[in-house]
Amino acid sequence: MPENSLLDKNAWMLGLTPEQRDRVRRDIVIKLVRQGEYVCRKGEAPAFWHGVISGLLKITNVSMSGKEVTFLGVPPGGWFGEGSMLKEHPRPYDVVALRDSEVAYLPRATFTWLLDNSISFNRFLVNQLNERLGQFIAAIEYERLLDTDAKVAKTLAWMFNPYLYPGQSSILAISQEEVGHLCGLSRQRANMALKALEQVNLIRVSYGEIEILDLPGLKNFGL
DNA sequence: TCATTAAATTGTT
DNA sequence: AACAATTTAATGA
Repeated sequence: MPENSLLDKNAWMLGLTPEQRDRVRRDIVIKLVRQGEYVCRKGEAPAFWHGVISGLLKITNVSMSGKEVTFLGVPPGGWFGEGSMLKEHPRPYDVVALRDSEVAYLPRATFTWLLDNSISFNRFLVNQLNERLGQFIAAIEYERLLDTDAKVAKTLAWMFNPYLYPGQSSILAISQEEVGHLCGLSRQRANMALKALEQVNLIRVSYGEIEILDLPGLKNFGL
């Protein structure tokens, strides 16, 4: 992995020593995952910590009746799977590419080594876990308190969390059906919500993509 | 490069 | 949920 690649733009890389960065570049593998392909599957023994370099992934599960639930969309700059690295258990979810995506695979041994040797890496992980916990708590609150349009607004804003996903472009390539999965809505309802948000100039929707026009506005919508 | 066709996505009932 | 309309991507002249 060459120097100054997209990889080096990640916040946790900046805090490492040059030697640590070298080892990460040496050990990490970047794979092109085509749309619809799995990055990892539920039940596997997790061997890697994953990062999204480009594209978009979803963390998802399918119930026995075939209903799909998406827990989280992961845009470029996002890293996930630290829970599986810290605990010894099978991966509890599927990860699928929503678009052709470049995905980084950091081996468990390297992850553990960083954990043992880099204070700043630990700080990054603690912050990330804290951010995610806050998001999931908020998600449960919204689920109970907010109307449907507001849920969609929150979910979109959440995909642009500047701490978890820094330096992202404001255009999200995602179908309205996937927005529905992400929000726990039907495609039709997601479509209506997106139109409503477009009406008030918070987003712009076009074929297969959504542009964020007003992130603070999205966060506060319906409150 | 342009026209035709297929596939994906969106709109409507 | 099913169907129609629209947009994009792929194919071949």
